[in-house]
Amino acid sequence: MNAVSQKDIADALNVSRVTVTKALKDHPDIAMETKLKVKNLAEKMGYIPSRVAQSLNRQRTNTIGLVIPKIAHSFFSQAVELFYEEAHEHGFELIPMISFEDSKNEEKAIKTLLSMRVDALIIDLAGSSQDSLFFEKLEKLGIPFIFFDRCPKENAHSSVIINDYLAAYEATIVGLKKGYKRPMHFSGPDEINIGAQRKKGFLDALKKSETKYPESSIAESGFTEKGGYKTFLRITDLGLNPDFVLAVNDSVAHGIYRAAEELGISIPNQLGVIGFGDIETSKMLNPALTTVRLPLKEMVRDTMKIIVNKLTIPSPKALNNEPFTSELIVRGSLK
Amino acid sequence: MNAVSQKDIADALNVSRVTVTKALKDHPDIAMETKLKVKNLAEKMGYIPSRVAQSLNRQRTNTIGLVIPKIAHSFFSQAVELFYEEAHEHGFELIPMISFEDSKNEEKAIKTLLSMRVDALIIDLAGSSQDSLFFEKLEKLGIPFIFFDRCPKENAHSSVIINDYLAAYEATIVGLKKGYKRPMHFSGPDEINIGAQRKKGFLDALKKSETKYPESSIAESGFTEKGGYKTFLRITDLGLNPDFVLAVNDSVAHGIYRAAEELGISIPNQLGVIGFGDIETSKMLNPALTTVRLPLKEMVRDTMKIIVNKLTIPSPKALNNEPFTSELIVRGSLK
DNA sequence: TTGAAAGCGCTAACAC
DNA sequence: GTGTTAGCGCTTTCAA
Repeated sequence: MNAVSQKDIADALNVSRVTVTKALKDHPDIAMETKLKVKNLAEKMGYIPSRVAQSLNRQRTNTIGLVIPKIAHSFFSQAVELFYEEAHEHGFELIPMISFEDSKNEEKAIKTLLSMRVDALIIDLAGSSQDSLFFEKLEKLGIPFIFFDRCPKENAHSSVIINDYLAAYEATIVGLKKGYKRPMHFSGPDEINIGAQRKKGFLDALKKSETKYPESSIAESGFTEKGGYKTFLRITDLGLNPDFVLAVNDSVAHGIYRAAEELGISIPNQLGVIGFGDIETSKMLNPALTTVRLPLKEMVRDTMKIIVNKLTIPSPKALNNEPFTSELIVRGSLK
Repeated sequence: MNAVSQKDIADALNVSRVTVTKALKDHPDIAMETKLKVKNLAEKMGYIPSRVAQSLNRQRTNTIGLVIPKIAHSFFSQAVELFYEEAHEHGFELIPMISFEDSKNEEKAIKTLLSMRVDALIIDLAGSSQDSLFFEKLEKLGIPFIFFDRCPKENAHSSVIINDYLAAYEATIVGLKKGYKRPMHFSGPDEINIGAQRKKGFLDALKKSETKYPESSIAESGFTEKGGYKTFLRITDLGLNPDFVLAVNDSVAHGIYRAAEELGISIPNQLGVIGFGDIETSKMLNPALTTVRLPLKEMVRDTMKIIVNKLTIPSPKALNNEPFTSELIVRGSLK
């Protein structure tokens, strides 16, 4: 591509490169006339400063890496868009990577971002993530990073999440109050917070309400529509017959809808469903899905604020790391 | 962040940096023993090669820039995901930028990508794009770039698009054959291909079928749901009463659904609707939306193939630049 | 007011 | 087998 460099401008003008650098950034050293000459020629020659050279020199790329499980999914794509805007707001470029819910991809993506020397990392954990050792190592590297939405179960790092335990607990109570008697939870992997916490909230709600429940009230479904669909068929095959399912997220709930339709089970009368995430399609389901909505915008803004703080203040005092509060959006999927 | 560099390894081992570089990439020069020592220490010290230094040296970043109008939209988010996978397939990293349908953002994003020295650019044009001069300049810069999905109306650059004219023509004919008598088109901006071509296809179909139509059979709606909604209300206010609308895309069609519902107009009996794009939510509308589906995967694959060709072959012969063929998915939105 | 020198991390070419 | 030199494009420090 052979881009024009400061050297080209300097040569053409018979000045040194240093003069050019300085002129371009309005250094007080340089004479007005020189500045103008330099700037005009730069414009004319189509000079575009090289961020790679700048980065090498400044030891800083002004870039933030984001690792996210999916993009083609309304929750995540909204998050990416918000992070993109928010990063720009703070003068950073965002470099998003996709793990496709796979921890191997996740590690590779993080390594790539590190090799690109991003100034900081935001991580929304893949469903298959287990190796918290990896994040210990990351911590030691000294690069600022923060978990968003999903983090390791035992998490000592900074993170911006919701109170998944409480949200699951309350959603379950709401379901039980509707009179459903055979509750189940379709859960995510135990190793990450939303898997572990939502499950715990569900189980505690059963205890609290003294609902008898078999050990089999939990079925691990993963995070996908397909997972929800298959899991529902599987438990039906096993002779289980829940009349209420708390799904670990909306995608799983969508899968449950599909299975229920095939099996001729009617929602909400024979089966109540609650999800997490309030994705775009949830309100379009028939009946519309009851779901826990996250304050996405606020969470993104906070995440970025914490990161930028870490980057600009030498030893930032930890910002408020309280989990965010979610909201149950009640729709037609409950009787 | 103070990453460990080859120098650190060299110093610790009392060898020169060159030895380290060579050892790390299995250069035949270096003794087996040295290689092992170097590699082990590199591993132990957590060495991660700096792509920024490599890029500066090699004058190549192994990176492809993508500029896309939106991310939080199923068509675009799918495209991004596919581009991401496909780029990796070819050994490149993808750096996506969002224009938010605004040509100013678009130019800024392209400039940022150029300053990052991406090896090539893929551009899905913003709705407000007009200045084809900008792309002339880009051409002169010598950086390989290609349009995807949307390109300037008068396009002399390489591009991967569908035959929008024909698709719009045929979709309109299908609508008219259903017996609708008062067709309208909600169009995109004239300056970009899908705006101009879809409109032309629609108008030619009217001519061909000898449907009388007023000048007012075209209303420019832009590309958003809101645009479709407002435009439908506006033309209704103007006393227009179409019984068929070809929308420039599915989002606009969604807006028409919303307006129709508010106005008590029933789809498909009082109003037939066809969109473009087959986004995720289109099949969930009630009734489901008839729409033109693009062969997204194939288009992405082709785009990447062309780009990679330009990058690897000195003077690549132009690959087949035929527009792709789309497919009309007929659903309940036609009577 | 301008410029020379040095270095960011890595590598290719060319000695030794 | 190993090391020296030079340079990618830019910036900071210090000297002229």
